[in-house]
Amino acid sequence: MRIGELGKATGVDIETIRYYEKAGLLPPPARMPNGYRAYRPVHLERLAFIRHCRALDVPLAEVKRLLDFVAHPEADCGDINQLIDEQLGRVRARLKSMRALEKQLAALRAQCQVGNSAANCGILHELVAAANGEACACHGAVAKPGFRKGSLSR
Amino acid sequence: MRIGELGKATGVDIETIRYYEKAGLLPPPARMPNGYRAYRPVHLERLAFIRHCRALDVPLAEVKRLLDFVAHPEADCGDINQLIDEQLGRVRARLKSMRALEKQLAALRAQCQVGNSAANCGILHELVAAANGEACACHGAVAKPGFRKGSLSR
DNA sequence: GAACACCCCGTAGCAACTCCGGGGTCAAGC
DNA sequence: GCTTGACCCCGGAGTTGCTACGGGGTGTTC
Repeated sequence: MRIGELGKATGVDIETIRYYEKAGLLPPPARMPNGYRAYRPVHLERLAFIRHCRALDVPLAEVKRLLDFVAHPEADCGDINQLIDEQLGRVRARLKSMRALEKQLAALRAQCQVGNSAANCGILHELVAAANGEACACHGAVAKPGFRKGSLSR
Repeated sequence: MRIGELGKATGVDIETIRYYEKAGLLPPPARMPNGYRAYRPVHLERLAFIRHCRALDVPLAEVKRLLDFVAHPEADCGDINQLIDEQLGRVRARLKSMRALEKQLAALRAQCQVGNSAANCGILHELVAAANGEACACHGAVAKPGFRKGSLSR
């Protein structure tokens, strides 16, 4: 199986496949006499696993860890639980802040009627006012629950 | 106001401030005789505006556009509406996929009891099985959260 | 023998920072 | 006078997860 076929079978871009190989996630396949990569079913399986994890937004570094678990099935799966829990925690935190974000944006959007000039634009006024509120250390006035003010995920 | 003070006042990392200047979002301030950047209140305001937008996940390129609106208040604010709408659309799409993701992860987490070896780990089995289901081009398989192939938004 | 699809490789680019190394500046303390 | 430490300067590289580019080789078909 050449790289293009593997790509088609999994829906993964060729460049991405080579990237995974360079990154150490996909083992380097054998080569055909002409230098082309020769993939076997095991690669397809592994690539599908990687993509499935990525679709779950698991970072590549953790996919690597998961692959290690697959390779060493005698390990304790408590670590896997922890890995998933961490990921779940990240996702939930992000979800929470995104819900707040959606609310803010929707409120912002409601500030403005079409046809105004920017000088009267409620959105712009709101943004500027909110920014001033934050800058003057009136923390909590604008950004309410679960919303990270000033400092972004840092 | 030196860069460190500005950073403290806004909660923004010094490197980030310099980065914004290089990126053209923050106008280059005057310099003191010793070469230090000398910021004025207008910079603080503008930086706060940028950070507020970033907290709303507005990309820097669009923050730039917003700043242009602030600078040219005679422009039509319909464009601002559109900008916010686009952002809102992105956030809602992302929100949707994240909700699905959270469900999947939670289901995955429920597969495993602590104390198993990885060989019996339900999570690992589920991941591998789901990946296989996808790899075999059973695209469009419905997500029956029991066994068999899990379908992901991809 | 030319067109075309496919493959190789290394490098650079994207966002939005973050960190590093090497150096200059300035006030306080001994 | 000299050192310590906090602050500042700059350019460049590193981060994550790809994606694109350029310049070349290979293999099949018309």
